[in-house]
Amino acid sequence: MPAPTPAPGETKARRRAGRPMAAVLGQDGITAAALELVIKKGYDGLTMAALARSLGVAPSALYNHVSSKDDVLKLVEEDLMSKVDFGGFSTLPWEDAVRQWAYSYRGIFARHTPLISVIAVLPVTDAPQTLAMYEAVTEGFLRAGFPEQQIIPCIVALEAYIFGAAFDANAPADIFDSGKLADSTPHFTSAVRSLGPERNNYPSDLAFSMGLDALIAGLGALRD
Amino acid sequence: MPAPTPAPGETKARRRAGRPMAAVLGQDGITAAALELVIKKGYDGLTMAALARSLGVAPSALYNHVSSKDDVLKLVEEDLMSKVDFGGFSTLPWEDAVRQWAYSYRGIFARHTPLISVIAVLPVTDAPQTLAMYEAVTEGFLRAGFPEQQIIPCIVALEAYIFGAAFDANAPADIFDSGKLADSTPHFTSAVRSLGPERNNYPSDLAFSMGLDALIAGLGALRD
DNA sequence: ACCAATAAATGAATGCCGTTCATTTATCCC
DNA sequence: GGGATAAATGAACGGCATTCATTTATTGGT
Repeated sequence: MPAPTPAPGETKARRRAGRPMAAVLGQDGITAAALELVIKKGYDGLTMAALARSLGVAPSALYNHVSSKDDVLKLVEEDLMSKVDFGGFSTLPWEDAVRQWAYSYRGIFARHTPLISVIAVLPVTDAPQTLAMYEAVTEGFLRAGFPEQQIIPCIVALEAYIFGAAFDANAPADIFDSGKLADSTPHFTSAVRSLGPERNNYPSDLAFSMGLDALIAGLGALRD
Repeated sequence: MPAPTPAPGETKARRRAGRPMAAVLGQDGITAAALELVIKKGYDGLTMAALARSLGVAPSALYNHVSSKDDVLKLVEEDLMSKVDFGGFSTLPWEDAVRQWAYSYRGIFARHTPLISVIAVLPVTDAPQTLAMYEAVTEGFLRAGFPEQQIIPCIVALEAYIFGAAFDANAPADIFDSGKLADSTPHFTSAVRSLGPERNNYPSDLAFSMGLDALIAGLGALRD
């Protein structure tokens, strides 16, 4: 990973002389195929072998366009980032723009949680879509009157919440079933039951909305 | 995974007649060895083979005590949960108790992010330590005057934030380096630079503190 | 028209992984 | 001491990401 990745966008370098065999597919094709594969079979089904097969190519051929499987995940991530809706930051009041952005962001990555561990730690350098999103969000915060130094921490806090909530959205409905230990956790068990007549309904969406409102209110107070 | 797991705590069942060979190590020993291995070599080093070797046993022997590697991860998770400090909920004002709990929780799991994808989706049934924590937190919320139905969503929201922040805490200092694309993201780049004279210092701790305060303030307003 | 250079594609091989299974080994009750 | 029980073993399996020497196709320069 600290290896000399050929800087996503080109594979090695273009020198001077003769041209190669026509590439079966470049990084765009690999990205599209990987995404399709993930949608159809999930992240367990995303193997280099399966990816190659869906492109009609031998697995080893992929390594002419991509330096590792992690590279493929980065490509998919960038593609997903371009689908996050941050348009509200140029048209809506700050609160509504944040809400719209956060819902879109969470909605997309809730179905791609295996990418979160990669994203959260991945430098944005040379990730144009991700950078475009950050630029738009930053502009929205500036326009709303946030001091410049507060903006990045605010975005980081919101993103942390969004990523965590994306995991949460995949929890099974019975995640809080205390089972045979219910007797030793009376208050918790009662609180869970109080959520509704149907037991075991997990309040992921309600919780997301509540926490997001709290964050928006709390962070919004930092404006000049 | 939906397989008939022998219900963590016993491996199969105890019948009537003769006793077995003395078990080299039970689940407690496996848990301890796994945790030690993770601390020393990281989660990449936690393989069934390495785990067995550190216990002086053949890999296949582990499967007499544990039904899969995922099972091992669950055991480690429970162990870590028991180390989360929720003591403040019986002694401190609600705000301070939440803060103490959140910092402890994040601090522990920041070094165990590979577990988060497991935890966030894992039923608490038969996870005594986890349940003990939830019970204490719930009691704290009740004592602070929260309506019963709000408590679980509040906890879920806080946990989402904590998990996301745990990922964040592992981000490299240069994660926001916009590199050669800096020109096309002027506001964002400027906001990043405004964080300090030393460029590339990632504000994970500051962001966590800010977001946590916002959440505490916003959720705290839900009390009766 | 050919040749040298270039890169893409191949197929075989590597090493690691989690997991299974028939078998052996040790322990205890009766 | 015999029979039941479960733990431990070692060999095997299939799948995985990745490497590498080799072949194939394409091109620009002469």
